[in-house]
Formats: sequence, C-alpha cells, structure tokens
Amino acid sequence: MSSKALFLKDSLLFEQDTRIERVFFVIEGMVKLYRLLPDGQRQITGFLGPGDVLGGIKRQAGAHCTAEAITDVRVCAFNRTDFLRFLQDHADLCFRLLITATDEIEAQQDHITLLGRRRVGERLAAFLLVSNHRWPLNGGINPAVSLPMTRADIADHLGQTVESVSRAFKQLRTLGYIDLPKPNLVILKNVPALYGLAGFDEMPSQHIALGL
Amino acid sequence: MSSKALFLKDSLLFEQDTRIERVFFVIEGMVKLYRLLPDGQRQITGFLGPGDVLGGIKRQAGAHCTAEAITDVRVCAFNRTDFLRFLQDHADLCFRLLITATDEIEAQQDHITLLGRRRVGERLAAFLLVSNHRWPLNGGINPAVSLPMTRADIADHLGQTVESVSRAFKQLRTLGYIDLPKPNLVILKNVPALYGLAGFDEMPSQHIALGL
DNA sequence: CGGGATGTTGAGGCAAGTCAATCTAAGTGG
DNA sequence: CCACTTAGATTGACTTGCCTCAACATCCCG
Repeated sequence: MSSKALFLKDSLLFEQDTRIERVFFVIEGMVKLYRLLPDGQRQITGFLGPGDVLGGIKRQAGAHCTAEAITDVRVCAFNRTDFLRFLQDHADLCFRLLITATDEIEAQQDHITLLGRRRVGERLAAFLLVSNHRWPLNGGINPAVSLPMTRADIADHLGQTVESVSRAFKQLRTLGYIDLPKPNLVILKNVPALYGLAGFDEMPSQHIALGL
Repeated sequence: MSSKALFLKDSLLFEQDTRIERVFFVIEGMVKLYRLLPDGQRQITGFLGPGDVLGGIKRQAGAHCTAEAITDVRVCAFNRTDFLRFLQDHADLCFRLLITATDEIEAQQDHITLLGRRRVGERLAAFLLVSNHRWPLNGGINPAVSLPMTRADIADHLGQTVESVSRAFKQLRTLGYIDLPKPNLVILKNVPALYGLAGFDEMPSQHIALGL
C-alpha cells in the first residue's frame, strides 16, 4: 500500500502540468513548491518539511505546480487513486485531512496578506519567525533558523528580488535583530523586535502544511 | 438543523478574532473576506458569491478574518458544532468538502502568484477574467462583469492603492480591451488580449470557493 | 439642490527593481 | 595542498513603477 522513497537534492517529486499519481508524506528534508509563469518568472508558494503532506489530493490529477527537493528528502508515498478511494471510506481520516486543508488555507491567507500589504523588511522578518516556528533549531532555546534554500528561493517566495532580500538581511543585522554566521544560518537575537516588524500580534498556530 | 438568513449590505457575517458559531452557504449576493492588520491596513483575501461556502469549518472556532456583505446577501446557515459532528459521520460529504478545500488552496496559490509576480495592469486583467469566469453576466455572450465592490476593495484585494487601480482601469480602456459605461460595470471587449496581459495560458477550472 | 461617499486625475517622491561588479565558499582536478 | 572554476551572496549606482498627497469630478440619496 505505501512505500518509502528518497529524493535527492534538486530532484522533482512532481512537475507542473504533468499527472501526479502519488501522495507524499515528508519524513525528512525540505521541499519547495513553485509555479512557473509563461514569462519565466517563478513564485514559490511554500516550503514543506517533516510531517507535511503533498501531492495529488485533489479532483484533477494534473499538477498545478512543481515540487522540488531542496535537500535530500525521505518520503512515504501512496498511490493517488488508492489513497483517494481509502479516504472516501474513512470519514475520520478524511475529516482530519479537511482540517489540515483549512489550516493550510489560513496559512495561505497570511501569506497573501504578507505579499499584498508588507514591505521587504517586514516580509523577511515574518518569514524568519514562521520558519523558526515550524522548524525550530536548538529546541527553541537561543532561537536559530537553518535556511537550506537559496536567497533566490526566498526572494521568489516573498515576491522580491535576490538583491532586495540580501539588503533586507543586512538591515536586520544592522539593527541587531539577527546574526548571520553563515548565509544559511540565522540567529534570532531579538525575537520581540522581529514580531513588531513583521506585524504579528501572535504566531499562527502550529499546523501540518498541505502542498498540491 | 439549517436556517435561512438575510444579511444587509455592509453588515458582518462574522468578525476577525471572535468565535464563529455558524457555517454559511451563500445563496445570493456577494461577500468580501478580509484581514485587518495592526497598522490599519487591510487585505481582502477573496470575494464569495452564490454557491460558495464560508464560516467555521476549521479546528478553532476563532475567526481569522472578517466576512462583510457587499450587497444584500441571502445565506443558508448551519450551527458549526452540529455541522462538524455531521461531517465526521458522513465520509461522502466530508470528501466533497475536502475537494472544495483543495480547489480553494489552488485558487489561493494563483492569487499568491498574482501578488508576488505581477504588476498592476496584469493584476487587474486577471481579476476581471476571474470575475467574469466565476460570475458571468449575459450568460457569457458579450462578456461583461458586474463589480459590486468599491475600487478600494479591489485595491485591497490586489495589493495596490485605489489610485493605481483607477489608472489601471484607464489603461485597459485606452488599449481598447474594456469599456466602462459605469464604474461598476465592465464590458470585456478583447478577452484574448486580457488573457495575454494576465499571463493566463488557461482559465483555472470552475470551483466552489471556501472562506474561513 | 446640497453634501458625503466614491472615483479620477495630476505632480512629485521613494522603495524596490535593474544592471553590473565584486566577494565568498565549495568543489574539482593537477 | 593549491590553482581554478562555479554557484551563490553581497554591494553599489542608477532607474522606474507604484505610492503619497492633493485637487477635482461624479454619483447618489436625502
């Protein structure tokens, strides 16, 4: 029924405009989901990590976006058709997935708000806080964030250019809110200040992300 | 079990940071969903019309955003707790709602892409096409769009200012792509050109919107 | 015929984009 | 172990699309 699989860094779990025949549960590693536009631009709709679900849980089998491994990724895979058939007979699982989906909708509303109404520094602050919340390092003490994705990935997620993202990092460092010992490791030195900058009154509740 | 209700224009179906105790099915009229930020800014996450579902289908009863009637709105309302309990025992309905939710997630990914990677003119073109697709006038012949929402609403949906939206309308009219006999009635004179501008290769498939 | 809400238009400024150069770190092969 | 390559990240100079602010037009509803 289910099978384990390993996707190497930079390989595709599924690709935009092709059929998805499987449903994936991420066990380890990180995946980015993106849409490519006709003019070559890219929008990353989300990053998924351990515990998150992605793949063909939808009416049409056609993939709306591409899922690419940012690191080596271990997943548990199910056949799409089998999975959907199983779902229709098991109200409890179906209900839990529905809750997951509604959580995802709320998370996306947050991101829509971010893209529609925030400027570059605020977007990055929010991104760092959400990352720290979803994938905490050091068990939350001395909060730090590992960023396996590139600056280009972050830019395409936040709707900016690489240069703007880089300048935003510098600004946060200058303000003393963060430290950047390496480009892909961020130490959060002043979480309350980041909260204020991001415009968060509270952190969105923990949830399982759903990528389609 | 269920009851009909009428919400007058400008009244709230539910309000951000309060408990939602009902699930609504829109029968007639249009609703806007928005989030208010601490600094007073507003992001409209979506517009809902006949056939769409909104309300407390989620883990927490707390509303993430506000739902406000743009026109007089007739709805069918269910008690949230009853509805959720009913769902857990009926896999078929639960499954259909899950499909609705995944459709909504894809629609939101489109909007995220719009906000992240499109400029004013392209955003408006896309908005008009989607509106025409979801709420066609004249049965699709001689395509026209009714816009019961204000320019400020459109601006807050597309992540721009009122002025920019107004200028974008003017530009589309100057190009001969649309006509504006009244501010809230748009005649689509050149749909293919609008498609090109919006960066659509194809229109997203028809779906029931889900507002939370 | 006012008066308030909504929409349009214009002038000027600025945040972020563009283009281009430089720096850094991680491989890779001799 | 070191030169060379390359992808990624940073920084700087310049440009621009959109925002801001302000004035004006239009529509509605009493």
